Order: sequence, then C-alpha cells, then structure tokens
Amino acid sequence: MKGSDKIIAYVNQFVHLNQEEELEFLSKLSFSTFKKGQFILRKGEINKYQNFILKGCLKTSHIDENGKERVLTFSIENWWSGDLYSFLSEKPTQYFIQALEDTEVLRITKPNLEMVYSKIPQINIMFRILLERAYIAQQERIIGNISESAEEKYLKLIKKYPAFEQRIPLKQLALYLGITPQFLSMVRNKIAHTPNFFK
Amino acid sequence: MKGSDKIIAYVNQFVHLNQEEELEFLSKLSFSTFKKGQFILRKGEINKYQNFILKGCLKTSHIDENGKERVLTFSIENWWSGDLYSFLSEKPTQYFIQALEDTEVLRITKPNLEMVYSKIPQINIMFRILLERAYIAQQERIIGNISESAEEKYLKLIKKYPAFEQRIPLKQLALYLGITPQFLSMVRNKIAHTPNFFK
DNA sequence: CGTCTATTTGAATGTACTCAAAAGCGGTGG
DNA sequence: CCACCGCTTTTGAGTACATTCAAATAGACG
Repeated sequence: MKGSDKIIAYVNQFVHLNQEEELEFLSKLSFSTFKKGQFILRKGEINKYQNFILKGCLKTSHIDENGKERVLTFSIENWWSGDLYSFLSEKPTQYFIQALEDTEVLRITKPNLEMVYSKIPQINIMFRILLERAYIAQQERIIGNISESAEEKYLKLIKKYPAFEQRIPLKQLALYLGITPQFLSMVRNKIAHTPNFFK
Repeated sequence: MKGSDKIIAYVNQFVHLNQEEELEFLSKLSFSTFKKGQFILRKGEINKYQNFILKGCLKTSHIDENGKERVLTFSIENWWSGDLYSFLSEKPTQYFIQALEDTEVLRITKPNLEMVYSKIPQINIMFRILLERAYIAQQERIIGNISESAEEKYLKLIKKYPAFEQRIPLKQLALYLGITPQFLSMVRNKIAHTPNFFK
C-alpha cells in the first residue's frame, strides 16, 4: 500500500473527505525517512513537523540535568509523532525524538496545517478528536503511574499495545515505565514462570 | 472583588475583550456554590459544566475497582475545573469532583460555550492556550512521576503550588502523589529536620 | 465535651534500586 | 563467514525506599 493510501485510509476512520479534499491534503504532506538511531528532533530545537508514521517506530523522550532518560511515548504505524507544544507555540522543545527502527513518515508543517484547516474543516475535526484522545490517554497514564506497581504497569502496557512487547527493546520499555531494565527483566521472568498470571 | 470582575481580569491575562464582548461572555455564565465535602460530579454522570473557581478548592479524583482513590488535580481560585473529556464528548465521566472547601464558581455549559466561541473568537484562543498548557503540564507530571522519588515529587509540588502545602490536607496530597499518608508524614518530618534541604 | 477523622510513630515486610558481573545478540571489518 | 566489539539482557547480593498493620495522638466539628 502506498503512503498516500495509508494516510487517507487513516483519515477516513475519523472523517470523510471527497477526492478533491484528499488531493488537497496530500499535496501539503512531504515524505521523509529516518535510519534506526537517527534523531528527528533534539532538545532546544523548534519542532516544525507533525509526523504521520507509515512504517517504523519513533521514541519521544526527556533527558534531565543528570542525564536520566525517560520515555514519554513510543509511536508506530498509523500514529502521529511530534512535540505538540513546540509545534503550536513555535518555542524550543524539551524533548528528543529518535528512530528506534528505520522509519518512513508523511509530515506536515504548521503553515501547511493551517492552510489545510481553513480549506478542509474535516481535518480540523480529526485533529480535535485526536487531541481529546491524547489528553484522556495522558490522564489514564497519570492515574496508572501513581496507582500501580511496576508489574501492573507492564502488564497493562503490553495489553494495551501488544506490538510493543516484541518490538521495543526491554531497556526502552523500562525507560517508559520508569523502572530499571534489571527490574523489568525480573518482572518478565516472574510473569513467565507464574502459571495463570493471565486472568 | 465581584465574581464577574475576577473572571474578566483573568480573561484579560490572555486576550483582550471589549465591553460588549465582556457582557456577552458574562451573560453565558452562571454562579454556583458548593459546601465542603459536596460532590460536583460523580463517576458515570455527564459533565455538563466547566467551572471557573472564584473561591475555594475542588479535587478531581479517580476511584478504581478496589476502591483505591487517586487525585488527578486540585483546582483553586482562578483555575478551571471539570472533566474536559466528558464535557466535550458528552459521554459519562470516569472521575469524581468534590469540594475540599466551601467553594464558589462561575460555570458554563457546552451549548453556551459554543455560542461564545462563535461570537467571541478571543475566547476560543484563550481556551486553546489553556488546553496547550494543561497538556504540557500533564506531560511534565508524567515525566516527574516516572523519574522522581516521593520526596522529590513532594518538594516539586509545593514549589510549583506553594498554597497547597498549607491548604490541602496531607492525606489528599498523598493521594495526588501516589504514596501513603504515613509515608508522606515521614517525608515531611525528614525535610523539616534536615538542615539546608533548600538548595 | 465527645465523636470522628486526620496525622504521627513504630515495627515488620515487600518492592524496586544500585553495583557488579556474566551471558546473549547484532553489526562490522577483515 | 567468522571473530570481535559494543550494547542489551540476565542474574545475584546487598541496600534503600515505600508499604502494611497497628496503635497512639492531635484536630475538627457538632
């Protein structure tokens, strides 16, 4: 499936576009590829794009004064990636975005997105829905982070996003959960050796 | 200061309204009061209002299957309170909102807000700015929750919102931080007896 | 004043971390 | 194609952080 078909199929999950609108939207997107390990965005830069992932996996993370890294999100096929705050406000980002796999994206700049908004109100609606969902997902994660043990958080994560278990290295998952890789390794082992841990 | 003056002063921090717009906006708000302990919203209900707090303090919390409560936010004077997701989608909320003090609010319904949006574009801009800020604050909290010890989280909280230390009961702060009240009591004691913990 | 809830204190336990080292795996160059 | 290097994952011992359970004390409210 071509990239343009993929994103149109994605958009159609939320709103309906006629052919003219589809072409208008596609004309504002550009295609980019990133090698595994490559940085798409670094702290201090202004995030000029929202990236729709056609193939691959991106990690958005934060690194504090002591060099401690924490993962805010992993983004895979059919997700958007990009620091929304920096994108909207045109201020420097606090985050790094890095490819965990060879990755292909369709990306849009702020001026182009604004042009699309004015010509295709449906796209506005789609992004409003996406923002609502992102907001509520964040709230759920906050509740989870302050309620659950590492084991519960891990089980919930791989239940919500089954692809992550196979696809994302243990170390990176630990950075997302806020635990040490050593401890996550123990947790996995315990789960694997506990009969009927699925219930 | 009257409630109407307070919210106008608040709005003026973000955007400028002329006198006609001010009156239009105010005409869409209604005044309500809540007694300490009273619930403004319960899980399963649809959140019909966004509440601007003139006086008092509201707590938004989540209670899981086991009855375990966790606090998502505390809201005091000059903050908005209300489950945005339920408000926008008109679906049942997952949260409880309860008054921690006798509280006075100015509130707006979704139809009235939409009317205001269409007549006063500035209000649209204001809420967009507020949503951006809420989103970024949530991201920072997620990073903090997975990076920091209980002591760090507590110190950061009272540094960011100094009023909370005096005003919000220890037990409620513990429900926000995701630790037991007993442990927070120990943390406070340790801080109080550690010379130069401010640095 | 009495009752109810919030806060403090302490002991025992469990969860997760640090440090250290070994084993596994993937990519690169010869 | 294999050997090596660097990074990830596993394993283990000792420690620190945070919880549970229990009980005493302090505060708030009618």
